[in-house]
Amino acid sequence: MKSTIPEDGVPLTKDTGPGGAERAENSLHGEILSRLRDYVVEGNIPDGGRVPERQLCELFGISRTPLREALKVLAAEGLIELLPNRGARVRQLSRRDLEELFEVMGGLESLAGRLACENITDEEIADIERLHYEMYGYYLHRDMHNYFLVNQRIHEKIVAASRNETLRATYVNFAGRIRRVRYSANFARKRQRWAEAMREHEAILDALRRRAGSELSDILFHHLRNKRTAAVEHLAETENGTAAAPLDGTSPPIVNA
Amino acid sequence: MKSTIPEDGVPLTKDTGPGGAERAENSLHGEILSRLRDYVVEGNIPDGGRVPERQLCELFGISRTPLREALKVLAAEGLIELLPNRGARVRQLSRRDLEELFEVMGGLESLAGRLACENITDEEIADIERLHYEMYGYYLHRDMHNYFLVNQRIHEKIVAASRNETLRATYVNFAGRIRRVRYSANFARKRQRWAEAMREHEAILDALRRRAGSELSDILFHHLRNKRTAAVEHLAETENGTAAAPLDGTSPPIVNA
DNA sequence: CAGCTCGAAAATGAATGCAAAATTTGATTG
DNA sequence: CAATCAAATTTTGCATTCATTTTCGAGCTG
Repeated sequence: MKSTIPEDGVPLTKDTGPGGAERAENSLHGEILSRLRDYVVEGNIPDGGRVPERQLCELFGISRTPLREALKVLAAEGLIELLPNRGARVRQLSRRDLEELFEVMGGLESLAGRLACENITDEEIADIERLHYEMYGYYLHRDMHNYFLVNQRIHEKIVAASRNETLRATYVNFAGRIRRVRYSANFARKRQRWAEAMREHEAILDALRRRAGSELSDILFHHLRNKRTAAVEHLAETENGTAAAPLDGTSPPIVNA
Repeated sequence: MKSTIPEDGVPLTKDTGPGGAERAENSLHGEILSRLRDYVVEGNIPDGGRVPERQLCELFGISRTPLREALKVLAAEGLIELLPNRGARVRQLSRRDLEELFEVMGGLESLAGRLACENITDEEIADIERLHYEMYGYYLHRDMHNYFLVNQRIHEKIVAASRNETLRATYVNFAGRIRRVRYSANFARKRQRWAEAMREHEAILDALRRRAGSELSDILFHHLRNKRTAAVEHLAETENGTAAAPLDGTSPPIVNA
């Protein structure tokens, strides 16, 4: 009578999970999804540009079906937009979108910091300390590129120390959406803001050492809020000059104005 | 020379946004996605059960293509799992999954509370106050069902007051994942925990009135953490008794053990 | 010559078809 | 009679096909 037991399958796709950033490199669909996501995140298509179905099919050597499945998923992730009967476009992040994304990132990092204080090991703190001083070196040498990379790694380490895969996957998803903007915003960072960011990182490390969860939570929230301000200001400047992106979500990109 | 402007489309699918819970009731795909999501969230398929492609196609009166697209999206949202060559299953939430989800919900609500303090109007606070006292009435009458509903609405109001659509959409997504568990956990609430929850809600309202962002953030985090504990305890009890859900993600559901 | 309409070409959205994998069923054997 | 194995059936994954819709351009008109 074992027919009463309907299913007995053990989940084989133990992907990175629910947040949306799964690495299912098996099953062609997952492969295509990852590749297409990278393709978009890395900026191969301009902001607001069409996502050329046919060309991508040829590029990946597949038919339209799996590609379209991936498109739906990327749309759900917020990376692209689907216009009914008019195809997919790379999502234009309005100023407000950016503000919202940085706020959510702030909330996630804030949470990660709080949880990390409950779970982080001394070794992990030592790890982050090393990265911190490495980053400080890049700060002194005005090496923006490496500063950016180490900065990212520090934040990722804190997220990892939260011991929450769901949180981590969600964080990765949101980080992907603002990646380009965040990078260029960092590049455009004013001296003053850069120094301020370094001080904030000192405070982060300090609170982490003391496992001061609530405090670290606050610091990280304000740290991201400051990043938000810097990024949005940067965006406003560049678009005033070169008209790269629209201010709101409604107006189309102005090419020559 | 307007041919130099490549695209002029205004996004028509102004869905609720990037978090994953879009309401694109237009464009058949969105329709199917919403319907299928509701179908799963409302528990029409048992935990860990197969998602019958063919039957659902008949139910919705469509072919497999749009259904499969919706399945990929739901998998990305974390509602179902896709097993290579073995179809889709309703995602089994392990104890750890639940803990993680409640923690992330706590982070999101914590953030929402902080932002709400910056943006909420007096009218909205008055609104929430009314709901609060309504809920208190249900508490006194031991009316768990209505208590639950009003409770949800209060939390949604706070999220709405954060003025962050991205956050709201993400919140809705996560709320959908734990909906069933959350509900039953509330039902099983011990008297003591229920009283504690009421006190926490008093504190929430108080901090909101004073627009004390950091404080409200802390309260909401701990409020959700307590919910988490209650829910997980409840899960442990029910599964010990009736073996409804597995403790971890690896073991299959035991129907008769 | 600007603006409009109409029609062809292309792209999108969904259905169907087909090969491979998995599940079920039935027969066989120790 | 239980366990095993192999053929048949179902299911899955992807490619292909078909019906609409959109887009682009030529021709017409005022």
